[in-house]
Amino acid sequence: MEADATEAPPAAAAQPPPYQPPRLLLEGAGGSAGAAAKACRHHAYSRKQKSLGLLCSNFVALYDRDDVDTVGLDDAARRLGVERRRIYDIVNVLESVGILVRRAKNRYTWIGFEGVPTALKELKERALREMSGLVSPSLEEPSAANVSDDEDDDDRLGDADGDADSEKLSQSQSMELSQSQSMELSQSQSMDTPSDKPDTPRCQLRSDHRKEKSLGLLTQNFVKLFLTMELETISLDEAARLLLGERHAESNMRTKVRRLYDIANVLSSLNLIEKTQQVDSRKPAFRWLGQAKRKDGNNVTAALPLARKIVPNKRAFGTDITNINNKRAFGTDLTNINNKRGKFASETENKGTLMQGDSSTLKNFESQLGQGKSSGFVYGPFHPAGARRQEIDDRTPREKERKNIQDWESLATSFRPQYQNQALNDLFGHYVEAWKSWYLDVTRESTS
DNA sequence: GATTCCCGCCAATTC
DNA sequence: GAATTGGCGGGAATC
Repeated sequence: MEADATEAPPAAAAQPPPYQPPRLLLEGAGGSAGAAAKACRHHAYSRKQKSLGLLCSNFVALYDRDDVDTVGLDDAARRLGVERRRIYDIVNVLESVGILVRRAKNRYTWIGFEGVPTALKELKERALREMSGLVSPSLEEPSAANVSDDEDDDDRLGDADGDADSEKLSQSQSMELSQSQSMELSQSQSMDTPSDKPDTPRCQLRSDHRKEKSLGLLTQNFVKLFLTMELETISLDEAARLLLGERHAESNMRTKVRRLYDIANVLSSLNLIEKTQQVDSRKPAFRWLGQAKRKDGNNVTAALPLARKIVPNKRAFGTDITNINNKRAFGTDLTNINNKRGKFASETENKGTLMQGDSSTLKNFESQLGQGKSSGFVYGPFHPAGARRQEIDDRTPREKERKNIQDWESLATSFRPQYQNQALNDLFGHYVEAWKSWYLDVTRESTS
């Protein structure tokens, strides 16, 4: 059932499930928030009351109920008292982590938090395949825009309410969307570069270009950084740099960071990440939590720098400009980073630690992604696509295993993608190495 | 002064 | 042609 569109809060109608206006979060601006928001504009205006994160919490509070299947954008905007534009920001992010699926113009299917693990798992697997070059982006399916192909199924939507199969359908559609979107990371590592597929029609190119910059895709790529690189924390500057590639204008960078702020606020209100501070500088960063859930009560995450240690000699990426030799650095062009205030280099040194080799962290990831339990087989951290098939044949003779390893190596060599982004190129090398050792471990285990 | 991020313009896309 | 979608960056609130 579609969440009722009646004017929200105050004892509106006695019918549908009593919507508790943003219990929580809007002090003072509750009720018909639209008017309130305007009224507040000059007066006791607090941007915290209008933050995307808060809005997202309210959005979730509003729709995360058993009896909600579809979400109308207008309805959401009205009930939350914000402009439609803001709702787009929210749903784009929610959709890319599997909480929503777009069904038609103005209409989304609410999947809820149970959609998140699947979405993350898909994202991770997808990302690993992309990194390996084993999947050719060009083979990738249509485009996000095609979700609306379903639109003539609107009627079916009605039937689908409460129907488990269609629920699954939406989820799988969501996954397809995620996949096609995320493919574009490798397709155009520099997300500001329009695709240059020669045969692509012009309008398609424009469309691709637009999609490459979409908030949804950016969200997925941001999440992929955590999922595939085992980053524990990352600052938004660093993320932007990794996602943009090294050739970027300062203005692109600023824009990207602005978007990342938007995304981070939403993800943080979903508890997927939390804001924290890098230990030695006060620079804010985000830590991956990976357990999406509704945030209760206050949405302010204490930026507690947990007992995280930044272990020297662990691989750090990207940001270290002056001390790059000592680490396996991503983003080798960092020497050119030209922060307008010239402070960047020192402030970001040693940040964004890769928790490489930390098996407990890896296991965490796997269990969070639901990979550890289901088959009884615990994937290694860099589970290559197609490896599952090999696992099934796991009772192979040692020689065959050795051959397989060589195959992987040669495959990796021959398929090494030509990333424009040096950072990703380096990252790829990291994966290849990790695969080798992972595969060795797996084959060793299976024969012992 | 630097960082964060809301806001709304306006172009692209879809209907 | 209208409506929807969403990229983008100005600039104000906050740190």
